[in-house]
Amino acid sequence: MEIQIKKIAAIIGEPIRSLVLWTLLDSRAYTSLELAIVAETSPQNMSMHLAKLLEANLLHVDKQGRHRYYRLASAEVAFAVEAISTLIPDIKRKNITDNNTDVTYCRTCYDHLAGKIGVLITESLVNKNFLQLKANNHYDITAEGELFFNSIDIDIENLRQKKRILAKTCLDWSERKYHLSGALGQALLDKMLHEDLIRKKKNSRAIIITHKGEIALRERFDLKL
Amino acid sequence: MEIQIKKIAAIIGEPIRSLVLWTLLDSRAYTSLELAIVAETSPQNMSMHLAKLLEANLLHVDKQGRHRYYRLASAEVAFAVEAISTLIPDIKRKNITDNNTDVTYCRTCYDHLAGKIGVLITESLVNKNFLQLKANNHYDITAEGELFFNSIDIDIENLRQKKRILAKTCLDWSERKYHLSGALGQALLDKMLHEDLIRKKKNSRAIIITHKGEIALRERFDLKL
DNA sequence: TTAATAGTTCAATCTGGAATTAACAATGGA
DNA sequence: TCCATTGTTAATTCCAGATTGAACTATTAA
Repeated sequence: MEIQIKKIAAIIGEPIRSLVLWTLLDSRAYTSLELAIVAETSPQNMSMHLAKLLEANLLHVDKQGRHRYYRLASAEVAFAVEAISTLIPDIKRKNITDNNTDVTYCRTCYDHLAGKIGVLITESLVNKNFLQLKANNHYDITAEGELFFNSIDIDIENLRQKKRILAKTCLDWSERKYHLSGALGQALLDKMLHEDLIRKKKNSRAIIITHKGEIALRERFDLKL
Repeated sequence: MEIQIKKIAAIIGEPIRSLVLWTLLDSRAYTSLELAIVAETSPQNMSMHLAKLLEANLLHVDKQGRHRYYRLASAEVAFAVEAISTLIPDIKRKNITDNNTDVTYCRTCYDHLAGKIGVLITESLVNKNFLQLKANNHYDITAEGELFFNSIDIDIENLRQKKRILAKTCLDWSERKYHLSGALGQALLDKMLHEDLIRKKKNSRAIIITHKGEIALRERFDLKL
């Protein structure tokens, strides 16, 4: 066990590799070259680092033609990176002072919505009895819920076909409450991005809520911001 | 921000330092020499590593005579180390197979009880209306609760005098539910150790429930194991 | 078929930071 | 007082692991 923790820590601890993990935290998949540019190093070097991250099962890679898209291997990895980021000096103070644009307010976690907004939306879905929290930290989608999601063009039946868990809780490090993850969490984020209710900020996991988004959040989830 | 994450990751990532953090996770304070022995390195070298951990605000040190007692600086640090430990290969499988003795079942988190037992006790306290979950993830101690804690020799009024937050939630990485932390969480752990209801395993955060403990858990918290 | 792009692999080098050596400060007991 | 113990600091050495350079494969487009 001690040897294991040393190994994993050493893998995460290398500056370039930690930056890669940090970069991938926005749920996007990046190519090797893109990551090399972000980390300001050579493609060969990045390739070596990515190989180590893959070997430690921290990353997952999709081959598509001559491209290879790297992304985090699991929510646990995202969780660990988030936890490490809370140790950055001054981050707490920052989070308190500049609200509404920072990552504690509205951000992505892995591939779904997190932060205050993510938690509020999830709570709203539960309050409206669209979701029910079950054992094992899974959510059941109620009959009403299925109607609701279909009404905003998220096909639950289609999501059920996927291998991935449909809806489960994910702990939020800033709010310390649950937010929605799983296939439904991802679908909801995709939908909101696609409808331009929210926009991803470049090189950050922070998310901006558009004016259109404010209205939709009020109408659909009773959230007034 | 990117530079910051690299720095913190590099501090945590060094094998000896990660082992120190891992060791301190059992909430005990260790001296420099003890840590050097655990990590199988020289006192000078350990001293250098401890200085770096201190400088990064990951550790806290108490001077007592010629001894210096090192412990984790905050629950955030414990949380990050726990999160990293979930990335160790096979840990999930292990946790499932050898139950009742491993750290997911019963362990300490920083300075209070965690794992399945920690969560169950907390839920029991809430169900019996001894604790009430409030906003900001704090617990209120009810009048009945105060009587209960006093009856098992935990002086709530005394705990109130302390600067520390009395009772708040702490997220459990294995159970993914809340358990009790804060001054009350610490007092409860101390009390249970002192009464020999539970015992700390050496070099581990795992905790053993004694026979006496089983009986007390059933009587006080309606927990049958 | 050729050229360009994306990405990896392997050997050779280089270097930051850990480990070592030595000296020193502070506490407490005899 | 002396000396053993705990612990730090400062200077030097050393090495694991990152970086670099060159050669290679695979895919796409012209």
